[in-house]
Amino acid sequence: MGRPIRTRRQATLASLAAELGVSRTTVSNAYNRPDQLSPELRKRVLDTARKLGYPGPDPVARSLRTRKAGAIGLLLTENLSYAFRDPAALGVLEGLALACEDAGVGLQLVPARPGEEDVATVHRAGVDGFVVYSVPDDDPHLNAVLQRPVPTVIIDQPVLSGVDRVAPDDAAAMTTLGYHLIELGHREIGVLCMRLSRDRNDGFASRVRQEKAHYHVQRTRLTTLAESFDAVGVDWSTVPVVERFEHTIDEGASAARQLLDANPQVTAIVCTSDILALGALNEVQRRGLRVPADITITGFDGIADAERAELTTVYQPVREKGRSAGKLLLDPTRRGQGNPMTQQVITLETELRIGKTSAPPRTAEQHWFGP
Amino acid sequence: MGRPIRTRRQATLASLAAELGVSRTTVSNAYNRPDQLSPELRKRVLDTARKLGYPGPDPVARSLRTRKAGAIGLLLTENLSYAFRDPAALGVLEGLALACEDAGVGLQLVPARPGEEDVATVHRAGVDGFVVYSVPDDDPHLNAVLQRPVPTVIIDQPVLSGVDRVAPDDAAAMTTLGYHLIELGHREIGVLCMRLSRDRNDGFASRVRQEKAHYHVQRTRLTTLAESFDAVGVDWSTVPVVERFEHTIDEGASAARQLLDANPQVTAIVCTSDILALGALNEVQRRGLRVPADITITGFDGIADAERAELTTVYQPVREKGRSAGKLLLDPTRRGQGNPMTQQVITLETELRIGKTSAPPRTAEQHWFGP
DNA sequence: AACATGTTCTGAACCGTTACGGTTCCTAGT
DNA sequence: ACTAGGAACCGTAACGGTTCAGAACATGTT
Repeated sequence: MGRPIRTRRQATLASLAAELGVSRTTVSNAYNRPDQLSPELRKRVLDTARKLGYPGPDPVARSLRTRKAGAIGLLLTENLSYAFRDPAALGVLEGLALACEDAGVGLQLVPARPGEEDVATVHRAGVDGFVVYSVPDDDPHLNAVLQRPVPTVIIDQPVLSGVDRVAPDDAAAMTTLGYHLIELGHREIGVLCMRLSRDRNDGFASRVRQEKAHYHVQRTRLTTLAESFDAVGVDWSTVPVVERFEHTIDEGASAARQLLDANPQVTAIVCTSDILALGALNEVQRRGLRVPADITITGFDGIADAERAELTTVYQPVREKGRSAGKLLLDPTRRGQGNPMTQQVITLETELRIGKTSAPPRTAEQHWFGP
Repeated sequence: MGRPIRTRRQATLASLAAELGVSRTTVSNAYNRPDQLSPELRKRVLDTARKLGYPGPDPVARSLRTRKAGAIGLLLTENLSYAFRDPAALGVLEGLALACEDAGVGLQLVPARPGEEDVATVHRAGVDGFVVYSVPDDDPHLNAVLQRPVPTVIIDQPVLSGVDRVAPDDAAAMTTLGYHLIELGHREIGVLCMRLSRDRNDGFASRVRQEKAHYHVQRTRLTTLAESFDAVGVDWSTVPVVERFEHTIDEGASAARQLLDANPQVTAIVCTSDILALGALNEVQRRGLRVPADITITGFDGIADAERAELTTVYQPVREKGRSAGKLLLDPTRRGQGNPMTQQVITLETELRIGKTSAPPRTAEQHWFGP
């Protein structure tokens, strides 16, 4: 298993051809089209290659010529710790990796730190396409990706015309969830949401901030929820929305604390993610409140931990999001697309999962809308 | 945010230079060495580039010329579902991604299915180096990686002379764990281990199979444990070792069932991973046995779920494994290494964590070795 | 014997860029 | 007036392959 001795100068396809006294074409064919030369010659080529320590055609040179890198890039404007710790992100990653595996294509994680304005890493990535996951619509890395002459698929956000996209119908899902709460009788609610923009704001988010959010998913969930409650006479301006920059259970707990300290009257806390909801659950229990008897808590995503906690939440098929995005990007019948004429948007089904964390408010008479 | 209209033929650096009436070098400099040309000219170049829809230097062509791909590859001969579900593997991945992020280098997941004999994906990956994680010593993909003229770092296994490696001292760790059990008084033990070779064997593993295992880590853990127990007079040939191909909690449970059905006398089950141990815990509880009163169970890895279960286990710093490997591979002072003279092996510390799943056997008198 | 049909191998163009080693021009110093 | 030195720019030669249109030769057909 010893690796070949590194020679002073690496052998190339050309030097191998010279050594053998054949053309470069023939050597190339020996590797790529065995049927184009006699088995004897092919064996001789391969044997000599081994002798000379020629490792086979250089992948980069090949990529240049064939205009195929054999890999796609994933742009994820987040610290990696997020990508690998958040179950929803992980699901997307897994699905995407699966699609790549099926296609025999590499998946390159492109480094792009949140604060980083240097987009050179995007320009330098030798990939045949990009999947962009959950970035704000004003991110410079996103712009750099769109500049590249390769197909791109966006997962979740942002929504851009002319760019393929895979996403659940957040609006419909949130409407369903909102009406679940409305039917239960909740009128005094509070909301915990994830980061709305690249600038940090750990605290209450004004209605203007909500509507100007650069994270499309958060914006949609909030505005949709607002519409549902507006429709039953709740003035959304009075609904407290607490924002957190970091997306962790502890931050969810602290957000819940901030919310309840200022608004002890709320009968339900709607969270735009399960992680935040799990944190809220912790904080609420710490305060000695019972769920759902004293307070209702809902999440979003349908991660495994949420199921374990029997959280009322909206399930979305995260693995399928990644997989669909990968398949769409790698679909051989669609290569080289990217203009508005052929834009494709895949909408995934979500499902309201009513767990044991939602119930009518303590003192409310029920409001029924059904037949 | 609209993307540029795709022209019939992509503009290149050369065509841009021609349009501007400057040399290609100048255009290249405009992008890569702004100090090499006047700001006015540079602006003119960049403006014209925008006008022509030139997306900047092609990454692949650049890589060919500079002999830098700007990415490293990760070879992981496993189904991706494993990589993303096993917390230990995930930790490694996270640490590695972190190191890449720090270096501004991409991380490419190279598709390499377990059964797949086609190693073309390895040959086609345009990367500056490889990290190999946990592959058997006879894997064809590994061989393909070693053929490539780029530096390689192996995490955990296999152990190859001349190839850099990052790994915990499995032998020392297992010895410590073994003596912990011996001191508690256990003499009738059973073992659950992960896959020993690429051929599937869900069941008991003979001593020969253990010693011939192609997965070095498993082999080391088993043989080390064997030595410890041999030293106190336990004939290892009588110790049942149950192997599982898939590494899941459920498989751990089924392995434990198989072990206990055939060997109800064992007082301790040593598992070579926490996942297996958690499965064993489930099975043992299903049988109505109490842990640790009736039976002792130990794991290996120190994953979060193990801590939650208060499992007696060996903690190893998985994130650090990935990080160290990345740093070692990307260390600019060591580029282009790979011969035996400079081989580097980084050994990481492990720690025996005694939880609440290990205790003296029911009927045993204690055997103390300490002072 | 003439011709079609394969098989096997070759020559040259091309992929898009950057490294290298200049040349040219301008300014400041003497 | 002459020159040293730096700034700005350029021409050429790689980088290491793949591809396509044939050439050369052997084989089968009529």
